[in-house]
Amino acid sequence: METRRKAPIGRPRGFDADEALEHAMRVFWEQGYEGASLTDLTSAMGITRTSMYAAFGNKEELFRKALERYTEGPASYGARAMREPTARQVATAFLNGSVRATTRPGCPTGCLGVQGALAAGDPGRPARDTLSAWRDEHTSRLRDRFRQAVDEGDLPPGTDPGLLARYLMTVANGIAVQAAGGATRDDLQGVADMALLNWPPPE
Amino acid sequence: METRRKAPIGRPRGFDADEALEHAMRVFWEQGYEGASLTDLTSAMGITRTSMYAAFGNKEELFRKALERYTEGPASYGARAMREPTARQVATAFLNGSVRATTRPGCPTGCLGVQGALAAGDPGRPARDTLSAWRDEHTSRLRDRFRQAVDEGDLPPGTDPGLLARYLMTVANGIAVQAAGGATRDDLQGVADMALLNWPPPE
DNA sequence: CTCATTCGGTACCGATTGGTATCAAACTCT
DNA sequence: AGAGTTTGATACCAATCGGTACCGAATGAG
Repeated sequence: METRRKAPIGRPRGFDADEALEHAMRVFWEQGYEGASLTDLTSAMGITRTSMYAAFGNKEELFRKALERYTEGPASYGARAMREPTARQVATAFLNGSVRATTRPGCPTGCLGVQGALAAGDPGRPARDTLSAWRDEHTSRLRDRFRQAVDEGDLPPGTDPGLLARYLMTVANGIAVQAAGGATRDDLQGVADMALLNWPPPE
Repeated sequence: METRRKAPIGRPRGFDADEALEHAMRVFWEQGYEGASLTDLTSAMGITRTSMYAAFGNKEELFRKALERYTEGPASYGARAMREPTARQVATAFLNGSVRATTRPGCPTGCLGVQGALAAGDPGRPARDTLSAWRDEHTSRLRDRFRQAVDEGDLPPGTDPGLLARYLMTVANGIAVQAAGGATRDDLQGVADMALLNWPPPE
């Protein structure tokens, strides 16, 4: 059972695709989809246009792959928060994570999932819709998690899981906007703390 | 003292500048600064490039003037909220206003002050900074209003007016992002209501 | 009327946009 | 070694970007 292919045929690529994608992600994060030109992207990635098209398809696919990497990297706090034992801890971890991720030193401020493409002209429409779906998906996961918490008695019966999820996502989105505008981590942590003061008590 | 100039010398302009600015505002609102091309703008304004440059300077100045118009039009709820008699009413009017303004039928969803330019490349940097300053200015006004409320005993002593202001602005920004993603007015009203549950009681 | 002044339509500018054709270099397979 | 396959550098594409020169059209001043 020797199915391993150590070297695919043809000339091997002369760059690390993961590393290149990381750089592309940061450019999109900082400048947005429309604000990031292919010249910006490829020069940050350290490769030529040709290599980028061969490896990633086109600008739109590169953006989607950068978003995936973002989800598993800087935004991984989302998935992590979902595994907290109680609804309150989920909510706290989610907001605290969003504060930290949007104000991480050495990274662009704000959230790629928000400022990557919030409003756009025709060419940026697909990217905008991709991000909108991305936010909705994470909202749904929060809602499912809170629904489970209601079922488990961790939240009072009659609690609306969808409302809690949307509330948290709204605050996180606001935090992202604030961070993009230069708000500090301490400022935003105060906001996150305040946003959780009204969290429903456990059953 | 007859200083009125009914007709300035030269050929009179053949369009209504206010009306043209209104259309430009909506294009920026919907597509963002970088996503709105001069062709998009001038064709929506119903004038030629030449007329636009003569009347408004350039794209950047047009954007600033569109933002002014936005402030006095769709975003006028902000100034109105500030004149409510109590801090709680100010906060309620502010969030309710933001919900209505970001989901107004017949207008683009979301907020020009957020999605107009949240992240941008080099050419959009000035617009982005303009919007950031715009948000900061409104946050400061809220803070001043709450400081006054503390002085008047309308808020408990020791309350941090800056935190309350930033909290409200954060929620409003989040509402704008949600609206841009297609959230309905009812959804967002629920979020706004929930965000005010933890509002400090009057002294 | 003539002159000065302003407006606005056409036609254009250089620069940049996202995307490709071409072809030599670098590799695996037989 | 020779054939087949993939990468990547150069050089290019049409389209669009924001912005402007030019000049006739339309007005008030004299």
